[in-house]
Amino acid sequence: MADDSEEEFTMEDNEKKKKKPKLKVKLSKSSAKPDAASSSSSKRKKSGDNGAKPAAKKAKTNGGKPKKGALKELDKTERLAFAMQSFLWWDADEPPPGCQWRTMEHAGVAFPETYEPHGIKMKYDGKEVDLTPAQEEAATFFAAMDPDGMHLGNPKTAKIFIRNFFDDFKTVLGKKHVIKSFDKCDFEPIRQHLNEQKIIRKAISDQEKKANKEDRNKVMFKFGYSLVDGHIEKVGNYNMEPPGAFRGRGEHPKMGKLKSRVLPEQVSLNVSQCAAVPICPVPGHAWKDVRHDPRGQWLATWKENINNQSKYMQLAAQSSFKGKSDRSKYNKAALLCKNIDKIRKSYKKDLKSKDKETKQLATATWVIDRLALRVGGEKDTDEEADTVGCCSLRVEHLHIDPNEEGGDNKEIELEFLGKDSMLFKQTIDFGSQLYNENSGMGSQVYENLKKFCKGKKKTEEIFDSINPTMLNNHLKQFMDGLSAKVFRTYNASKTLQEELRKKEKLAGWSRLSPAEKVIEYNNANREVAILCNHQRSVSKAQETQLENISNKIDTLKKQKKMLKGILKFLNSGKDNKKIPLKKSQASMKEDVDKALAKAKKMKDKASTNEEKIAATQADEKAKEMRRELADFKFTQAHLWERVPSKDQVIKRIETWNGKISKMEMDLKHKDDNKEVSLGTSKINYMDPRITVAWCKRNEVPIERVFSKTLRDKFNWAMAVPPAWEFSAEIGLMG
DNA sequence: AAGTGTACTTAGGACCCCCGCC
DNA sequence: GGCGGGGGTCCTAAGTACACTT
Repeated sequence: MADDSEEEFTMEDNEKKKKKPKLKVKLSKSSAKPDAASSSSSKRKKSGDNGAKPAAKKAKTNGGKPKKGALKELDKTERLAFAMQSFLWWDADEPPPGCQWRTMEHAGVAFPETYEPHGIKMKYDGKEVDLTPAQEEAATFFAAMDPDGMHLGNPKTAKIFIRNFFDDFKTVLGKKHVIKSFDKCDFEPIRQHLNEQKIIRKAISDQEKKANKEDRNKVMFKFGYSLVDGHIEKVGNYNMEPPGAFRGRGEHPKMGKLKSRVLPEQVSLNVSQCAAVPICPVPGHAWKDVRHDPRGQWLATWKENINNQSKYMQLAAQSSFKGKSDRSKYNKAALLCKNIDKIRKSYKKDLKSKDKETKQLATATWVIDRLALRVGGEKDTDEEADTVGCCSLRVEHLHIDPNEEGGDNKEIELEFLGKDSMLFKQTIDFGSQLYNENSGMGSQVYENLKKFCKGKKKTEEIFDSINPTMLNNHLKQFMDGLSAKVFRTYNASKTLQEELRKKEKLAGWSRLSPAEKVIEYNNANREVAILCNHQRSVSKAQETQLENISNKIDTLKKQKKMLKGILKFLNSGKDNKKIPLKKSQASMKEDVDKALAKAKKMKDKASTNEEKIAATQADEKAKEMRRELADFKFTQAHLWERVPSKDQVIKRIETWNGKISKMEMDLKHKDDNKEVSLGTSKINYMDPRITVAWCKRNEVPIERVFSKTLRDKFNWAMAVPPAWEFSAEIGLMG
């Protein structure tokens, strides 16, 4: 398998060689990486296929005949991608100590278009109001908010949002404006206009779609690439954030405030001294300043007006800067393998310390190590949402003996909002084997936590004698560069590796198909996600989808019951006329087909906005009809058009059993996963080399577990041998 | 030792597009 | 061949870390 694709890749490669000999050299270098080729080559094959069609078409329009089997021309993006792939930073020279680069060149930041007024008037007290473009823009920001979304859909946050928005809106309106009270504002006309625009955008032709993409590509080619030490690198966020209503998460005290448009005058650039200063893309404007700081990886920086915080334009995740940082992060975490024993030994001893500070440091370290909490820096709740981590936990976040079991119960429920206001709610049984085996000291931690809470008000901090800086300084005694966050990386990676190893030892493992192995990989990934409390909220669409599945299961069960009844009936030899038969769906189907055809015709003909909207609406209606038809079909799927034989019924009951169990599995799977987000740990916490090695050992193509983006981000990890381990030795490599 | 600012990593939600299924 | 769901990407908010100041 690996050989096949390798050969194909090489052939393709040779063809290119004719045109670009340079490319060949560098590419073959990358494919010389042991085994990485098996994955990356098939990936290239795939993306090559994808690119085939448009490129072939292009050849046609150019007048050249597309030869059968001829290799397609690479487009600009692909050529650049090859150029970037050919640079293997891990084999290249390091920049001088303390520097991240020698030379850096880029085009600066792309700015959003200036505001184009739509002229739709909002109403105040039932009457239309005239607004200046700036005022209209602000009103439109509010109108763009989903009334049922996470900001306005929740009464508590809606109140904050509206107050903040209206304060800022009033400032934009000026003192003498008629608009005085939010309650009399009606943004509905603008909201409707925006919805219409959305519909129109949905109805665009393929040609327009292509043109839009080309426009976006133009910006990307200009701003999306940077030249660092002579190598092309991708820029991450080259589009300046557009103005809007600030969408802070949770109960952010500033949500709804107007986030203002950033002008070039607020933007500092970082380029090398010798590089050309990027031309400011906004006519009549100029950059704030141009710096030459090789110690930083940022390309541009500016301040946002909500919290006066710095924002940066940086290279993309697949760049050498990010790759280097990432690798050293994982190496540091691996180095913790070597030091973890002495650290644990030390904090276990200190848990019993008489000194309060020592005791708190030890307890906090235990919590960070075992419960994978973040360190929890101090926050100003007037400026930011009230969220906490380990050091900022308050007495009110612990519920001792939550189930009131009394006795020697050592359960504590931790309930608090963490980063992004995600709820952490777990009952920890500090007396359990899990936290006490191998002298885990769970019981001691329980006593300590209780003691730290004693005599304090609910709103007081549990760890009142320490802070993140002290904790991190304490950790540095054990290992250079160690800080609290390393524990999350370490424990995530360690957990993944152990879970995967456990599964590989299971009887019959090697006989599993790649698909089955991937399921097990995802199960291991899920363990990590749960450890790190990576959640996602369940959308309404998902909720209804789950309901639909469960309703379908109910229907199937009823149908099965009916089938059994039919069988009984057939066995009894009674009057067959009583057996229910399938009702005709012909007329219904005809209606649906007609409606669909009509909608399509409308869509093809539509030239004005009104026609486009009407077409989209007709299309949606037709689809709704089709769904109804499908539902109706489903309710009758178990029946026949004429009286069935016993065998037919028996067979169908079997089929239905299969359907029911498959759907129940599906539902369970979806339900188990609906609140867990696997991506975050994959992107940020689990050492990719564990995954790459696992894939190689188990003959699972890497693209089954890493998307293209992830493979690019982790290009530095692709060459590890199958037996690679996340261990202390790796950490020693620096 | 606390406060402040800078620079980076980590995070979930919105939106988009593609692929498997009918 | 068309569609819907789900994965992938984009967006930018929200953390951590640490140097430096007071």
